[in-house]
Amino acid sequence: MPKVTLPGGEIREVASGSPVGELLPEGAICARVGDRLVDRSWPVEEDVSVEPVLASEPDGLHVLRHSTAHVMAQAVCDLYPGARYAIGPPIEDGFYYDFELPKQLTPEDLPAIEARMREIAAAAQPFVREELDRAGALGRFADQPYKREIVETAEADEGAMGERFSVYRNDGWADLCLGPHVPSTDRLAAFKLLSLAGAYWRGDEHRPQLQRIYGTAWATEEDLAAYLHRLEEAERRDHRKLGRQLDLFSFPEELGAGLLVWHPRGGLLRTAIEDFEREIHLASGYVPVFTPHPARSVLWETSGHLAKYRENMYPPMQAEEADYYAKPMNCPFHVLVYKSQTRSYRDLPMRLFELGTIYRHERAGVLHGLLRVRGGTQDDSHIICTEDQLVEEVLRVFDILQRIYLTFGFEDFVINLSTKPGEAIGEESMWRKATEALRLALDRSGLGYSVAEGEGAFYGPKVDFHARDAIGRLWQLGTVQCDYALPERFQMEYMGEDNERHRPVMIHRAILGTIERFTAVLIEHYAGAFPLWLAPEQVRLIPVADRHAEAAGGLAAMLRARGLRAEIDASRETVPKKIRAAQLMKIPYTLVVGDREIEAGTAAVRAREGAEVRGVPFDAFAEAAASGAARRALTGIDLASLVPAAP
RNA sequence: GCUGGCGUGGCGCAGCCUGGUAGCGCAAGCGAUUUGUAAUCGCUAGGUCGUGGGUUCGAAUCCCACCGCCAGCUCCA
Repeated sequence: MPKVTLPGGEIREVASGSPVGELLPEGAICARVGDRLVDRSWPVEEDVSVEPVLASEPDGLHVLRHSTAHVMAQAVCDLYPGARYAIGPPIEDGFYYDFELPKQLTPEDLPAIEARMREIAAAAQPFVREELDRAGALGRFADQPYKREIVETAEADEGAMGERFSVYRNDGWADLCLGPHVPSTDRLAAFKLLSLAGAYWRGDEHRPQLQRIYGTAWATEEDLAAYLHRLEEAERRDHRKLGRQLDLFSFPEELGAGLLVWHPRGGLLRTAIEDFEREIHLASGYVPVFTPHPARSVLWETSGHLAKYRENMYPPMQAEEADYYAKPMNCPFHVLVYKSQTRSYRDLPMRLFELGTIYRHERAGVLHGLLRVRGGTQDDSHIICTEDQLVEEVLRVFDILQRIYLTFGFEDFVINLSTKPGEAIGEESMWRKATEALRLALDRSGLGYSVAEGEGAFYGPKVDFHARDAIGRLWQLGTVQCDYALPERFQMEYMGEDNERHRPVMIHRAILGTIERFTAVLIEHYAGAFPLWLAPEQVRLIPVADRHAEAAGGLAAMLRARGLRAEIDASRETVPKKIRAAQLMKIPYTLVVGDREIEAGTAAVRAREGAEVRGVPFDAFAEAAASGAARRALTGIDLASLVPAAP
């Protein structure tokens, strides 16, 4: 009789072949045996340790969503005879299933599918696992070409299944699936279908495009409601919407897709970002360079861009019989700066910095507000150093990068080391050395990271930084790439201490990525309510009546003299209306100026978040605001502390 | 690039299905009000209905192409 070890350490003997579910609490939707998830019906045949898996824990949610995906596919097959179903995995926060259907679905079709799903759930159909051999599986899915293809292409050694294929059946509907699943459809709890999309079979754009239905599923209605609220919150933060509301930028159709103009308020925000970047780079040993936007084709031939990156480059323009390409990257230009004279080992490391504007002909479907544009400006740098200096330089990049992110209010990162991709230039030994240098620097920095195989740039491996925003989303920002290839291609050299010529190594790095993309991330992170130092308009002055306009203008001038961005709202509207306008523009501080304030030399200050504080001495406010902005503080002014205690 | 949806004054929307030459709110300008912490009242002006072609006596409305946007796929900062 097999012995089963339960979580408390209790050991139970059970009859061989009895279902593991008998040992689990009713609420467990499946079981964890060792490091494997199994159905409640899984037969115990040897000594094992078993833990229950609840719908509320990550593994359990995964199973729940997988089962919900099955039921959705079952519902679709019920409603659309002739449907062919492909794959339907759980994903973060939900699931999807891909179909080939006799009709094109529209969002109006989703409620009917959802209603059918609820009927199936209410019917409490048990999920029954069967195992078939290859021939049996092909027979079972005779009219399902996608399932047959999965069976036909499955390698004999795939998973632990060998030549066995598991099928889960509930009622008459069956799907090829490794499992596990919930024991019965009545375990499906809170779910909702969300959207439709096209998706290529097996992710290959040369294969048929299927109809994908996305849905979400949770252990409880409360969790589902919380998730839907999160979606709404994300929509509220949408930088495209806020960009219009706050009058930061626009994408005029006349410019072409992915090209934008920055409005004055966006320009002020961008200037605040760029001023900080210049300041911290110059203070950290970087030197500024400036380079043009187009260059002759020979440059791109040498760099390898025409061979490896052409599809992302704008077509060339002709002048004087030569082809000029708009630059998709800044690196070749920085190489030319380096090569403008013979370099000594004493010149290294050389850290060239540029807010460099690049043009990439991104495929039309990927453009997305500021997050993916065709013309953008990178905070780009190329560090040219000796091989010996490489690790130290990468560590210095990690340091400046963290200081910059913290200043902008990002504290939590996910880091990836991306290795050699399929399309690559340079020799294997270069790739190995470059990858090892990055790995060594990461290990020494103490930053946690994971490895993304094959995700590197065509000229070198890279470390990517993803920042977590205020509502937990991750955004890719910085990238640090280690490159032996371009120095080779451009025949870069330096004279060593030994009086011999040597080849330097190059680090490519951007910290914010592009200013456009980073601005989008900032907008979404702060929901448009920027900290004082970034706010396009930091202080708005509201005269109570016309007779106060002159005094308010004087105060605005005093604030500007301290470097603050202050505007006066002299419109002949009521105070509440002007307050509302200032709040909608998410201006950090609004000062109402009337008789009392002019008389006492104070201000009635309303912070963007929080109530008004009257009787703040104007000079104290100006001092605190100027200081907060200059320090690039992320927290607001403690207004109450500025008010003198009543005598 | 692919699949589907969408495009109406600066912004947000109605009208389109069931063709008969456009309407609402906000914003703007003007007037009255001189206002004390999220919308005072009234008046006025503003639209070749994304662009081009087609069907029709007649097109915002139906059809086609292109441009742009949106959701995904593929790609990626």
